[in-house]
Amino acid sequence: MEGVSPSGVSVYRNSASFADLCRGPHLPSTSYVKAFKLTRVAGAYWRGDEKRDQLQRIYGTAWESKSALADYLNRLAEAEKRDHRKLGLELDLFHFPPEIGGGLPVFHPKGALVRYLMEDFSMRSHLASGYQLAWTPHIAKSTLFEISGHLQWYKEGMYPPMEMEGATYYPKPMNCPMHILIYKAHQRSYRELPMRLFEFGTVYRFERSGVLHGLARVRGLTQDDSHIFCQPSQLGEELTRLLGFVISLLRAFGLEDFEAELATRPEKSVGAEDEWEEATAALQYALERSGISYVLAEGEGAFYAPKIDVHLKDAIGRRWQVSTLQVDLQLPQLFDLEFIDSDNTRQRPYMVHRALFGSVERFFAILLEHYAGALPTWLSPTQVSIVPVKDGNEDYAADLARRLGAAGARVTVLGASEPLGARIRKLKLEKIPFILVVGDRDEQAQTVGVNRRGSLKPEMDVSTEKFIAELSGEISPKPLDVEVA
RNA sequence: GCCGGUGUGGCGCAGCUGGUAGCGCAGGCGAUUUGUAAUCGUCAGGUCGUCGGUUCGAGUCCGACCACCGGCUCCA
Repeated sequence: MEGVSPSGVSVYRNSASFADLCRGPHLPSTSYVKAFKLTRVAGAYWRGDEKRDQLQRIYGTAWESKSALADYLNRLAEAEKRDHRKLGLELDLFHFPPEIGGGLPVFHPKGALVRYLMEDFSMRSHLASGYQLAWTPHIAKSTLFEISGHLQWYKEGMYPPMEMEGATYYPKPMNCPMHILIYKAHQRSYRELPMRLFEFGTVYRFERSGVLHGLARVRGLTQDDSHIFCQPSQLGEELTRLLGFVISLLRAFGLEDFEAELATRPEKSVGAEDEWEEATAALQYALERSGISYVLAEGEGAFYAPKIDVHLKDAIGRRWQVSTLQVDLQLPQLFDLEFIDSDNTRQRPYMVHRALFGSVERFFAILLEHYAGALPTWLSPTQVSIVPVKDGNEDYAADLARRLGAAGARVTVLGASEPLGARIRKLKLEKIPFILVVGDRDEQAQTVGVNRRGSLKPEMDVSTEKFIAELSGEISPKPLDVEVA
């Protein structure tokens, strides 16, 4: 009786001729199920092992009352409305051309702008917080991934090789080996450490066809990737500071509810036991000092490093894994990294891999679902749309657009080719944060009618000056500036 | 990758047991000049995912491939 809880198994019988064992528990009688609905059918591997046969599994949901069932189905419908794949199409942000291939998105002007805004904020925050930029190519010779161990440990996750002039090239699945080469380009002094290299690095990973899922699971993704090289004595401090940076960045995007996971050594892994313990202890130290709630995930670490994964809860309570922090003691050895210490001896640096968005694409998807497409003003492709009541008000609208543009806002004007109600509707469906209606009355009094996204009633006769002043606080955030330790 | 399903103009869909494609929205043009969630008219747009097969004839049937959807497994 392996694989069962100590409290035992249950036996059930649903006809005279059929009995089976089950982990249970069971309802004493189906009369306890007042409302149910079958939802889907799918294959499932016997005992969760893909080497075994598949069984047909029928999924259903059961509730104590009809209204509880209806609530549940409503929540499902709500989640479907937030589906980033649907919103991406509706808001004209991105799509996946079959001609390019599965899991390889293209971003349309509006989506590319949102991406740019995310990356720009991140980039400025990193520059203000002690990071230096790096830039590296998308492919490398097999030599690099032989040294790094990727071809030994991670080959099944890599795109297949390309041959050229007698050499074999691979698209990179990670940026770390290339950042390491930048570190190695010079002899490094302890005075340079911690050295933090940052790059929006696009990597390619072979994902099996059945697992692709919109922007959340793709084959080409951009990591907000950094590799930090530090002295062993700096590790605890650096990780603590880093966790603070992670949380501040996620907060800047309006996300609040976090939980961390400390993932320890997996079975398939490299390195000495005491090194793993030391790295794991440093991560735990940082977690304790940051006061973030965390759980232990035994054996869930990467093959080369233990890690902290940060999860967040979105607006409707779903958990997403985003940031990851990994202490790596292997790659510094494999690449024979060193720095000259204060006593003029050669020492091995420690290395930290970290990504805060995780992948820009996936984080984009999370934001879309969290906000149901209504991105914060600073991330909205169009922040303000001005609607003149009739043609005669268009000059006033254009002038207002110029003034708002000068104040740094992204503004459009929608002229009077259609009735006002139709234009308002169109813009509301686009989830524009501010829709300004201007008519004769506004022209005379130098005012605007403000429709704030999410409020049902417009604010009429708002002074233009006042609106501009209010808006300028929302259109662009200040980059983070986490003090360098 | 595996199991099941889907694939018709930009989007959402219709197209009965095979007889050479329709609707709504979006789009173009024209009229309308509108004070807060759909003004009217008109026009254009599809080798029905791709390739192959069956048939006198395929959007409708069969096969392979591609992509997507729901799960499973995977996510270093």
